Amino acid sequence: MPYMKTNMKAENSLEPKGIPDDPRKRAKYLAIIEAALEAFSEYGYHDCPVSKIARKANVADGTIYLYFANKEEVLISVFQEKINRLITDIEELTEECTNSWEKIEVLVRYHMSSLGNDRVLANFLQIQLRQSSNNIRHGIAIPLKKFYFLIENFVAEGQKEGVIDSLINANIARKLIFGTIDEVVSCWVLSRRQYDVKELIDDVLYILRRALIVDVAA
Amino acid sequence: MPYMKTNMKAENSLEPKGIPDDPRKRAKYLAIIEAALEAFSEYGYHDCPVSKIARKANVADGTIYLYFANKEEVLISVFQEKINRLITDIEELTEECTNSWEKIEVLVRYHMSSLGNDRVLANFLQIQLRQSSNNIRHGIAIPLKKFYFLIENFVAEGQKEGVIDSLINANIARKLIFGTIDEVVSCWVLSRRQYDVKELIDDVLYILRRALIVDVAA
Amino acid sequence: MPYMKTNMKAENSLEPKGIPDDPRKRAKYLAIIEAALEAFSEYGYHDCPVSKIARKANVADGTIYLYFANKEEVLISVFQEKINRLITDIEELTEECTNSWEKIEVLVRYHMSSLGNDRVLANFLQIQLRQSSNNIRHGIAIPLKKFYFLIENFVAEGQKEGVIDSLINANIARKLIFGTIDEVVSCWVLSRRQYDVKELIDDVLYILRRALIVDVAA
Amino acid sequence: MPYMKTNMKAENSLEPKGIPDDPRKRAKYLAIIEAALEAFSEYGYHDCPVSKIARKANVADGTIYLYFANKEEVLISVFQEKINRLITDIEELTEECTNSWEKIEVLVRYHMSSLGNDRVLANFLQIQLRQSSNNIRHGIAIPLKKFYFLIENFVAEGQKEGVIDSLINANIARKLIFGTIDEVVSCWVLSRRQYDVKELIDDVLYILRRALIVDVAA
DNA sequence: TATGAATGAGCCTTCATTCAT
DNA sequence: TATGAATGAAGGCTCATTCAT
Repeated sequence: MPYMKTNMKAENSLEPKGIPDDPRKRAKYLAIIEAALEAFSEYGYHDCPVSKIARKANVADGTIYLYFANKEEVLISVFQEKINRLITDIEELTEECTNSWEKIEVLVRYHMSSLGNDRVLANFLQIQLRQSSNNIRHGIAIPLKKFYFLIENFVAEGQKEGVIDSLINANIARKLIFGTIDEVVSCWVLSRRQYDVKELIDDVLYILRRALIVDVAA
Repeated sequence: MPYMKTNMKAENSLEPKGIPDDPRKRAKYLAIIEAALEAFSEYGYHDCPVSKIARKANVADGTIYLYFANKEEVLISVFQEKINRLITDIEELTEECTNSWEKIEVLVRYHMSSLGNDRVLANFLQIQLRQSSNNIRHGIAIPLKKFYFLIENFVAEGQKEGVIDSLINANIARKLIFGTIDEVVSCWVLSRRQYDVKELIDDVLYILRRALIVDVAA
Repeated sequence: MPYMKTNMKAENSLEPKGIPDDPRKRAKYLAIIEAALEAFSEYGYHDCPVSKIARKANVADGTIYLYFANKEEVLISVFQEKINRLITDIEELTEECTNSWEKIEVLVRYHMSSLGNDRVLANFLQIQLRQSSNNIRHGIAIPLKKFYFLIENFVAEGQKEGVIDSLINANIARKLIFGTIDEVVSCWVLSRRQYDVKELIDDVLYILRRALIVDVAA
Repeated sequence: MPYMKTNMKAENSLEPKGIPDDPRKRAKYLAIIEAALEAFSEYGYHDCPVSKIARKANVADGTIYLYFANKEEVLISVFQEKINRLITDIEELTEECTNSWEKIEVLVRYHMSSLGNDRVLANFLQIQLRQSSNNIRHGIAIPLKKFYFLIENFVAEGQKEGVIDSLINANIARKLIFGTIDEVVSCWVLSRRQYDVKELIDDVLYILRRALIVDVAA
């Protein structure tokens, strides 16, 4: 009568199910992603039963497992979906920039606005995502690195262009940029005071400009 | 004192038990704190049963609850213990500084060295602590803010002294400093590559100096 | 709430799950009720782990919680199921009675026989049910009152009919009837001597008749 | 470090510790009894940690175990202490009665008044005491039977005296008397309405008189 | 493909009891 | 004799995951 199930972490999660090609499936896949985003933001990853996601996605609990190997993979997929969109958008927007500092400026503006306009997403990325096991951090690593490289490349390019101080360690610069935005947005998400992060963008850029640009006065 | 009923969340646990005065109790309290630090670092907060902490502390499971209201309070107490020590140390070290930038430098060096020398502590502060519910974040808030203010005050003082650019938003500067260190240390903790974060201190200070100091060239 | 995160008492358990409509579910619901009746009788409510009920019902421990919010609700539901059946039966049986005393007689006979024929049920109703917290007593109150009113109404009717002494306080009469049966059955259940309570029915009725009937001699 | 303790029911509880002779010990013994009475009434037997009793008695938890083998024995001892006092009082009071019905009347009046004046005691005897395991019921049996016999003897005597209907089964009569009082008092204790049970005494006696007395009219 | 009832391992927490002091 | 810190077994409950339908 029994299902002989166990709560062990699925070992077969090695094969992530990935984004379905069939458009009908893809729609449901995305519905689950969105539902999970909301649900994780609302309850927190660890306090969010899979059933909550299913309910928000209007599917049965079991359906989740047709699209994702396990709960962790759902979290990872939400992140991938969101971060990839962010990267793509930024890549697009920065194509027209004339120098690398401008690209960084666009990136900062876009990232902070995106999260500033979408508290649910911000909460997810800044807070819930961190509630992660090693597995999850591993699954997140690749797209996150893509985002890191994006920034780091802007810095390195800027240094070649002579816009950014070439004595700066580009990797540290990336951490400065990312870390600052991260901190600003996290504080905002966690704050009980209601304010608009977007109003902080200029202050952030002012200080980042000082930190990076060769001739700030210019 | 306390046992409360069945499995409901401890009701009277609202009053944290605090650090015992009796030195023998205090020793055990601290032993549990240290054990928890290790255990949380090793397994992650959510994947760390209280029994693991107890074993590491060489006490029975139930003993934990003589010193802490619940598992959350253990996490919070570990944080408080560690962050308070950090704040105290930094306050002491910065007393002798001649200007505020020096204080910031000391803070950055000390913080990065402390974590760089203690991967377990770093893992706890940078990673495990984030796996937090609202309750935990609330419990953490006060000492964390103390740390924030410490930094922010250094910046504000520096502005009065004319060492730090007074056009900078001091709060954003705090987030820049904290966010950068945070990111640098987090990346180090999570990295599989073995390297010494302390070697990054100068690069961090270089860029922070650029970001803050009025006359960087000087 | 969930294991709530930790073990906190279920929040949404405020709404009792009630008897399922789906016949397949209803069968399992009833199976659990019967298993619980047995298990509580055998071990006593407080010494009966939910797992014992599950085993007797041939379901997993967790399944219990698909049908009942918690252990208390299981106890309450067993009671409700049994007392309602008792009330329904008595209402049916007494429909044909010509006067109210007869109704009381039927009630006493039926109640004492029912329990006398079902030691497990008797043990549950007379002994285990009393091991109750305030919550449980509250959950039990409504159907119990229905049973009380049934008796009290018979008395009041009897007084109107002139069969029962109208100087009697009907409420006290109810307590006399109920209390007597209760005591007789409880003593029987707890007695190590083996005897048949049903043989005591006539003696009980003799004394109750004396207590209530206007013209006993008649 | 370890005490190698287990939660098993103490097997050595066979030797109840009994009432101490030494007056100083006796005072503490009684203090614990009174504290337990209160604590059990307040929290309910199963929800009353031994530590609550200790606190109310102004002794350490461990001290309880110098006077009682275990928590069950405390409950039993409270009962014994109280019921013995009740029996003694009633025996004394009834010595002067001229016939057995009068004795029953005294008993009913005294019992109902005692409990009616002491809600804590009533709650203990009527409610908490029932939350009992087999062990407890066993420990309670002997003094309880003494009380039963007291009543039953009054009835039997009354039958010999010709005051009480000799066709009545004296044992059933005892159950009627005890069961009725029990029910009346229990309902009162559990009722949220505030009323005085003592006002019900006459109604109870009226109906008991009807039930028992040969010539009620007289 | 989708469902959702069922599973059962696992964990936080309590508290009766012990015993070193 | 009294203390109360320490013990650790026990149990209610959750929820990720499975699979019969």
